[in-house]
Amino acid sequence: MPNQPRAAANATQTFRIFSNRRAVCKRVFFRMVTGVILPFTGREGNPENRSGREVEERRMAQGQKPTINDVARLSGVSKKTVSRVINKSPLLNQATREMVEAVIAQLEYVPNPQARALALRRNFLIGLIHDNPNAQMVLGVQEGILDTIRNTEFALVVRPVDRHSPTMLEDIRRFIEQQRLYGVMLLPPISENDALAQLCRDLGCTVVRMGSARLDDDAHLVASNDQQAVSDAVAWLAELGHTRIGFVTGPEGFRSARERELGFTAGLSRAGLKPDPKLSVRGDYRFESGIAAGKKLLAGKKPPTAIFSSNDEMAAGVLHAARAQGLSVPEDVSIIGFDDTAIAAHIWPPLTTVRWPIRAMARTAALKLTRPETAASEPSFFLSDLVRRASVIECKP
Amino acid sequence: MPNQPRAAANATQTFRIFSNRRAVCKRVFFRMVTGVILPFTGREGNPENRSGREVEERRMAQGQKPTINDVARLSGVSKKTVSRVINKSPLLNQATREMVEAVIAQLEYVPNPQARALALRRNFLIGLIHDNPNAQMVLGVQEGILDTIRNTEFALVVRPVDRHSPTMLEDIRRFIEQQRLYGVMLLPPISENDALAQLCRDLGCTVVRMGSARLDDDAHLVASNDQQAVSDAVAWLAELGHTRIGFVTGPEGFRSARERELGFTAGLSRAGLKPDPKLSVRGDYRFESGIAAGKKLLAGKKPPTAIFSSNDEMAAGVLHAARAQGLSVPEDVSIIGFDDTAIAAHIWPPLTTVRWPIRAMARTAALKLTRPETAASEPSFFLSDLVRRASVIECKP
DNA sequence: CGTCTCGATGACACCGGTGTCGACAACGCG
DNA sequence: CGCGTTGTCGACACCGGTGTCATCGAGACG
Repeated sequence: MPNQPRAAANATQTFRIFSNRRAVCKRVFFRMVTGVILPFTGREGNPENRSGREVEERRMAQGQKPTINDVARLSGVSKKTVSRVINKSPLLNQATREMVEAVIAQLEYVPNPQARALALRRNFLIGLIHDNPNAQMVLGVQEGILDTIRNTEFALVVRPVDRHSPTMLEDIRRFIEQQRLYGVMLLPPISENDALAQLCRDLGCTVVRMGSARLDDDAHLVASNDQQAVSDAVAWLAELGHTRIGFVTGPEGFRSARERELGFTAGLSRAGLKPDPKLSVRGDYRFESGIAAGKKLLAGKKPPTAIFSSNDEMAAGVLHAARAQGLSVPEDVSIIGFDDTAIAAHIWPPLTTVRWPIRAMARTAALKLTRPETAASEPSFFLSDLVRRASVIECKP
Repeated sequence: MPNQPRAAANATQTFRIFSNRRAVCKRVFFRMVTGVILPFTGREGNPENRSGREVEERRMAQGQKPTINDVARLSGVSKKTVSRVINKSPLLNQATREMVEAVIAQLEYVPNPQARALALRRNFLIGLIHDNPNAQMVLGVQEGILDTIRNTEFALVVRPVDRHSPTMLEDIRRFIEQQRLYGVMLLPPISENDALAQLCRDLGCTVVRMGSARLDDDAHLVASNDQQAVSDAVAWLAELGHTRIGFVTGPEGFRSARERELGFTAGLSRAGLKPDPKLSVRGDYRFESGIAAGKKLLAGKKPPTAIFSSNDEMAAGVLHAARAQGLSVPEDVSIIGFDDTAIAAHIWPPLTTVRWPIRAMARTAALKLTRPETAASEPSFFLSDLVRRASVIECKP
């Protein structure tokens, strides 16, 4: 026995016997433009586009947003067709598309992300997974991502994790599964964790890693060219006359630390200098290790006249060590850091450092995640800037 | 004419004529425990709870997660009943509840947040809206929120905004509407924006504001007691013998700045000192304004022996100014900051400062947002710690 | 022992989109 | 003119939960 929908279908068909589609479109369109949408207002409006507002206000008053059904009804098409318009399906008449788009604009209709998420079994959430690198950087990344996804249906959900926790992978798996993330962005240092990246991909989301070096899955990498940046900085020190240049490395096992080491060596050889193992001390990216490294480097008989530290915190530590030994900076020893964190600008003397273009990198990364067709399908490399501040001067022999 | 579901219903009824509910429960429960779930395995298992694993593995292999229908089928109840279990509905038999819970545990079933979001017209997303206070704080808040919502169905979505943008309110409205946020958390300084808080409430989400003072909607406030903290710090300076204490305020119009001023005055009077308007200079929370303020304060004939700065950045500025005038810190002038940002620990000398218990505050705030019944229904106040570092010493007359 | 109430549960529609598949019109072709 | 083909579009079921209301058995009660 035919139920209600079928009857409606019959009605539609009957209707269409007497009018071709084009005419239908035009008529609906005309009603819209002149603002007389009878089923809703029930009275005439003057020839402004006011009725759209009225409809809209009526909904607003009820705290309701227009749904796909409203658009379909007003356009005189099925909701599937509206769906096609939203998703820019190619197999759809141009006139129909334009008409529906006009209705959408008039109603200020926005698709419900939750319903789409349910139907598509995929959410429009970008996950930012990180393990506490410096706060400045995390915030910069968040802002960069927002730059890209603002005014889209995407949202950014963050998930700080602890990379030393044995359950980290499991936690992240549950998180991604539950929220049905669309894509995830990995920040250093956990961006170097291949198992994690693979897990995310297995869970069906695209992955973009921010890092400082070439990794296996190149297409989804956004990296700074640390090596080049450090090399340039060292070459600059050499130009200033420094020949004994100390180096504080990052912790072993960190790709970024390795890249900076390579850059340091490259910079030295560009300047015709040979690396001196006694002038290289390992640090762990923390303030205290910077103090220790500085003490060790500056204790020798022929201390370096400049010290490159693999991050700002350690550079601040080196500064402390220098001062503790009665040396003044930059007169006795020049110091360069890396990252341009807030510390760099606020210590005395202000620290020369290398700045990652974090926000721009995050913008690109978000683009790769959300609109892979518009972003380059190869790794993106960004060159860092050398921020020259008072902590470096010419070498006085 | 009866359709398929109705036939199924009849079958169920027939079945129940011959067995009372309790028995059904027991039987299903037994099958579960012994691990023989015939409809799925089709063969016996040894008396371990292995079959659950098998079922689970089968689903995993297909990349599918159990749905409410699976739970319902395995439990022999309707999905509505499962729904009641999930939502801890009170009108539901205890035995049934336990049985369903056992099945849920066995399947490791997790409700689909998107489907719930659609049905409830409300998402389980907590929005963190902030306008660039210091990065350390934002990150601390994010971690605190995560502490609370980890292992729940909630997720944290962040939204940095620009409070100077004319479209800020509109942007935030669209954001909340589109994502159907469950609740939002507002950080200073925009947590002081009453219009914004009202907008969020109008949009149907609960609001928790973090701040430094009592506001209008007290129940949803998490605040630090800046006034008390500053007062204590000043009293301590007085105990150390300082009588001429300088003050660098925050910018006008900021509640936090006002609170710190009040605390300063209170601290002075506790120590029997009178505020001296010449020892108070207005700053804007930025490094440069700290330099200017320091210069001004220290230029007089009788400069203060201690300076309280309303945040760390400005304190670092004061430090610069002191050094520029040939004064040493803390020998000539003691300095106290506020916030305990990364700068405080890494400048020389390490800065005595007041630390907000940010992470704990954020934990509480998230609790108020997500489980209002367990959190206190009144404003929560947190007392800040004074972190004593080398930048303060006794006053040498 | 019939009736009424009440606790516990299920059938069904619904939230707002999407995929599938079939219907229909216009068109080209033998 | 009958036929298949192509371009558009709609009916329907479905995603995985929730609200509403009806239903059923059991105990209270007259």
